[in-house]
Amino acid sequence: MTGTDSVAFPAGTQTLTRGLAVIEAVAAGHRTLTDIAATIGCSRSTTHRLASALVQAGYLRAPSSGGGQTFILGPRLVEMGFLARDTLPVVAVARPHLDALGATTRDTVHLGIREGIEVLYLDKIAGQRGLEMRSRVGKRMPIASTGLGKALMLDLPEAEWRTLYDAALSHPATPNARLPAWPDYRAGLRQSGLAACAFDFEENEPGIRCVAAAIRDATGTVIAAVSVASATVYMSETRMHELAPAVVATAQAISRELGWLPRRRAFA
Amino acid sequence: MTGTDSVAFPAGTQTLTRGLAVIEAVAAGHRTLTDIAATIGCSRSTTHRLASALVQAGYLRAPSSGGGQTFILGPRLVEMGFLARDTLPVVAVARPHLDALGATTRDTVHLGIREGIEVLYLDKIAGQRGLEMRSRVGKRMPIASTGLGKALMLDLPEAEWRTLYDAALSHPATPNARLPAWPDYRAGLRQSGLAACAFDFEENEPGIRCVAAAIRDATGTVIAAVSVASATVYMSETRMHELAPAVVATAQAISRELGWLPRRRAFA
DNA sequence: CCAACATATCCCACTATATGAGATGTCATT
DNA sequence: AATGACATCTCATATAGTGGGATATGTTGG
Repeated sequence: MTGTDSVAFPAGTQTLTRGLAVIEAVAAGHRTLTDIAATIGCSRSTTHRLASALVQAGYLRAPSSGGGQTFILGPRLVEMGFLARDTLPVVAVARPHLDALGATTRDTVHLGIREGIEVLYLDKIAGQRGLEMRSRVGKRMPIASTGLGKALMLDLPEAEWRTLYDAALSHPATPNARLPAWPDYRAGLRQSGLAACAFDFEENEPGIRCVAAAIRDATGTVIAAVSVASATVYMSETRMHELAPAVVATAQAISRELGWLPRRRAFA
Repeated sequence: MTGTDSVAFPAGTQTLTRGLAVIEAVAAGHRTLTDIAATIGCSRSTTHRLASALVQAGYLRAPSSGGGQTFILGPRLVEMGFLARDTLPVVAVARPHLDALGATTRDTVHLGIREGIEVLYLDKIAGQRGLEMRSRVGKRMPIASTGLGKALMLDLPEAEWRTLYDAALSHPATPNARLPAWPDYRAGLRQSGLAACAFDFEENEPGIRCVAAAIRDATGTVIAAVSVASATVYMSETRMHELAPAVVATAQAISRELGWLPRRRAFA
């Protein structure tokens, strides 16, 4: 349910699919061959062959040639991952705007996109207040419990809100999520929709508040979101409201560069 | 030529290998199906099937559902790549030391490992001098023309030096590399070996100088390198020599945390 | 507005490819 | 030295992947 589903693969890709499963097994912390084999449900021979191919290609790495063989994610994944990040259209366009927002606010700035029921962090400008957030680029969090995610939800039908709200409550990454009761949560989201700006009052991480706004592409679809986050000390409710226009402006500037035209909506 | 070789793959992985080839084709900038098919040498049908599977798995992304289909690297690669980076043993251990070195020197600090004839950047602490280097995490450069690379070469037999030197001269990433003539280059490297510290005088990038030292693991093998880099203005030859001890000390501190014992050498 | 094209997507019979059971090799532990 | 746990290799079998071609979809030019 976490996203590891794998049922509906186009036929004729078993080997590729299994190979990717090996990568994900290793990513999930399964180091040894036997362990990986058990995870992906293949014989040791098969798993060994796949893993070897992946090592050969640099997607996995098998340190300590002698002794107990263990696998870790390989260097080519680093290459591809960073390249992928910098190639995603939003990221390149957004970067300078995020930098600017970070410089103005001195707080941590995030960029994220929706991935199913989660938000994936794509960029992070570290704040200058000497406190580090747990967020990392490449990490996923439940949509409904982060400011970034809420900004991504605003355009969705309310039925989906409920799904995502429930998903956040039972999400492994946030076992002790403190979301408001559903009616209150929905009310908050509706109000955010009017302001085009979502707030997060320590719902995802205690002590951390944030202000977020959605980014749209040429078709008007919400494709990403920006947020400014900081410790509660630096984030009084008044400051959050003061910050809102700047965050929205940043989001709109990025949207405009992506071809979005303000005041126009897509009717597809 | 660039490293796209693919001859010696363990049999029984054609599909996986081809799938990875699709990823690399996209990474190389081939967006359209036909283009990718031509690059990896498969029929359109086959390529389409592989690409679809990769999209499904999140390794590729196919924006603009209508119109000319194009592929870009997908979000799961971002996840895996950043995870891979943070999982590689050296990186986690080195990070605090790199931060410290960056804070002391105010210059750009790099961490890299060897990948064949190239060095792969794994971490970068941006300098505080307001100038940005072209280096990026996940990027590769020829070993012989970077300070980082030279530090990785010190332990290798001199025969290999020549290979790497030649490789750097004909490397696509550095078309106008200004390496010293071979005897001078070798002499420089020999001297670096004695000092356990490599210098780079604008050989890789004009206007950029750097000081680098090697990191060893428990077996005494060189597995990575650190470097401090800056514009020539901030990097007089005297400053480079003054910096050397700090860089070497950082490298040794990291090595020690990896189990390396100073003064001992491996005889394997 | 329709014709002509380019490009993606789907289908299916054929066989090359991937499969897993085991046999062998390698290293730690007693 | 003997055991066991695990990685690695081998090989006959059939299943999974292949590419030719037919269809669908969107794009260009007249």
